[in-house]
Amino acid sequence: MKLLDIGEVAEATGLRVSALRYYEEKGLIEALGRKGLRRQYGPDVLQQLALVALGRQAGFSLDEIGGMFGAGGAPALPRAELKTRAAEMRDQARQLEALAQMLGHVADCPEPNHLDCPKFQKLLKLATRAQRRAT
Amino acid sequence: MKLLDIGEVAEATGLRVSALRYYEEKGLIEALGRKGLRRQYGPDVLQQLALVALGRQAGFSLDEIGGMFGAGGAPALPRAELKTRAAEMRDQARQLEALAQMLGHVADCPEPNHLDCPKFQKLLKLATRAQRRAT
DNA sequence: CTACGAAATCAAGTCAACTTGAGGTCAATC
DNA sequence: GATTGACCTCAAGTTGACTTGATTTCGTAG
Repeated sequence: MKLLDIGEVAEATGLRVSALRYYEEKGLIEALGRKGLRRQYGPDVLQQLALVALGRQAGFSLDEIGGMFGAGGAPALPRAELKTRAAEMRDQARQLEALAQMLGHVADCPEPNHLDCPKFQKLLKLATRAQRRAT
Repeated sequence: MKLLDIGEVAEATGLRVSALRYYEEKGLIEALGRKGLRRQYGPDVLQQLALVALGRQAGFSLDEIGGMFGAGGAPALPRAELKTRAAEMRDQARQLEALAQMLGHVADCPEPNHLDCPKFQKLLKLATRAQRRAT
């Protein structure tokens, strides 16, 4: 199994080495060991980091991501909690989709103030309804 | 037209008054005027703030939101840029959906380390593919 | 074996998005 | 007309997620 230097991991993921050390400090990833002082990472770390990136994109804090799937790989939250989270995320995805629609409309609509456009109003109302559901 | 004190706006939106003043400083909202020293907001501000909340939930910074639809109501970005943003947001929504699925799976899957589960692997691969498309 | 570059640690700095605190102002109520 | 409570400003503090800089330690190529 090929081990990776922190620099190689950085190269592969696009993250800075400082960020990787920070993630390790936070318990999101783990080095298999050291060669001298140097951290040696297993190849799995790349998947782990892909997961972290995904979580970040989805708007979660590092702590939250750690809770969902820690460095060990075992979820640190009870199943019920995970399900709730998953449902919330689906809602958030729908809201995002709605916002995308609104933005697309703003791009096309000639109305100077979008709040004056009935179509935009309708989209906003829909989206905020979803929002209440999510809260 | 009924005007609102900052406290009433806070009450209606769930935001703290300090946050509202901060938003105003950032140009996301605007008071119609003052009564003495007190800001007086028009009812439209509630919609404006709903929009901001939506944007925040979608992971945008306040500056970005201001760029999409500023306090005046006019988008501060060129149309093409807005379209690009909208497309990115749709991608992000899809990723979020994917992450939700993964999380849901983690909740059900007995595998202690989810990276060892083939189904999870597959979902992860799909999601990171989407991610590359988005970058 | 020496030199170089990549890594290491640790403290301190940065940025966004607010919050908190101190000290002052004003409108409405009693 | 005095008090109260909501509001004001301005400076400074906080949190999360990193980055930067100074200084030190290795592993490998020449």
